[in-house]
Amino acid sequence: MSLDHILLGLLREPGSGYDLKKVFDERIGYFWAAELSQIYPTLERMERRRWIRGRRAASKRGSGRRVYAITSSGRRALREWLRGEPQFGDERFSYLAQVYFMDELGDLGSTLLFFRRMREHFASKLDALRALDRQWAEADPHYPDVLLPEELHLQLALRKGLLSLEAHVAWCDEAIRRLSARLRGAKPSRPRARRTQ
Amino acid sequence: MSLDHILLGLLREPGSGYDLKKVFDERIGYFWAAELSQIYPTLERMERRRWIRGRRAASKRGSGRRVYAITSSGRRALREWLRGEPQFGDERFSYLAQVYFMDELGDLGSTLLFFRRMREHFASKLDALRALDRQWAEADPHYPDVLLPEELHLQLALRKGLLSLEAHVAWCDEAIRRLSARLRGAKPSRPRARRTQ
DNA sequence: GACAAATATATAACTTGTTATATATTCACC
DNA sequence: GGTGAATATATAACAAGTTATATATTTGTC
Repeated sequence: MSLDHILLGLLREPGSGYDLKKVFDERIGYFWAAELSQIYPTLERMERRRWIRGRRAASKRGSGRRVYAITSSGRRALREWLRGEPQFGDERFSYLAQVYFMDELGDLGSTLLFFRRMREHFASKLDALRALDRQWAEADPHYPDVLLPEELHLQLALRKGLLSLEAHVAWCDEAIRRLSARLRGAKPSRPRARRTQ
Repeated sequence: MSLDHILLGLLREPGSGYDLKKVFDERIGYFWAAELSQIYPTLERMERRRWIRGRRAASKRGSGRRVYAITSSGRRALREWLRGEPQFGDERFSYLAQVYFMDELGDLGSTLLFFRRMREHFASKLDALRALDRQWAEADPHYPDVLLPEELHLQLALRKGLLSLEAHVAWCDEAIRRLSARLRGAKPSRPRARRTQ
């Protein structure tokens, strides 16, 4: 449902399906993914709705390269979406379901290993965002105090990634601490304890 | 891909499709959603794979109520999934895409309103998790210091929700502060001139 | 000019998930 | 015994997303 609108947003600067796929991977990949096989039919559908217009670009690149641009009707649709309610998809977290059921293994060592893997994953995504933040800081001496509206909105999105991933890493660290303590036997055995295995 | 395994986890206690839908809404809804129209065919598929076995329960409830339970083969599949890699779906955040493109509106007031709406949403989800936390604390005098493995894993999952939602609320608060300051005319025309709030 | 690699577009088959709807039974209540 | 709400299962039509594959062009390089 939102892919259409993301493509609209990106097509404020004209581009082909192939171009859009590259932008996705470079700039949108932090919070959205899309395959070419999904992008092409979506562009066709959007052209039928007159949200975008494509023309055969007789360029040197590609054979039947079609370059799309947003129409005024598409701009209207984009703005409606932006002014509408925040879209909270019911988020699905498989790794959290795994943690939830992991008592099945009856072995806290497995859980500890699992959290260590997760920590690595989240920390490396966090590093990527911090690098991005540094890049912007180097490119703009005023960053992040004074920002043009378009830079401000990019930065607000970036802050979400930073804060959210920091929380994820903190979650893993906390869990690793608790699980390690238990496994070291530092934690007392208590009333309703199950035998150690 | 993970729905199968979540159903396996839940079916450690037997239940019908209808029962499972209720458990989803009550206990899993914090990180996963599933419709009945998805659950029923999935259960059939899992039975064909011999991961679960269903028998017609000639109970007073429902007409052709089928109650499923996990098989030993299903338990094996569940454990493989739990011991496997953490499953990070490429997370899609529509609301973040909206923020990303919102400079299009050329109006920071709209962005401020948008963040206020988001804050309300995240804060109310956070409240729900905090209430859950309190419930557990009231039910168990040792909580959260001493936990049986199954309670521990539930609590680790809960902690993720708490930390993550706190970060989301903090993100909104930070953005609201910055946007309000700009709109109040604390014009950031000079470098490094951010005022208190 | 031959060839490999990169560029570019496209489609088929499949999986997953949503919305809407149909149908029948059981239970609580009057 | 009638009525409505809750229980229970099921399916069709659709929407969204993934994997695998086909194909043609352009570019670099030997």
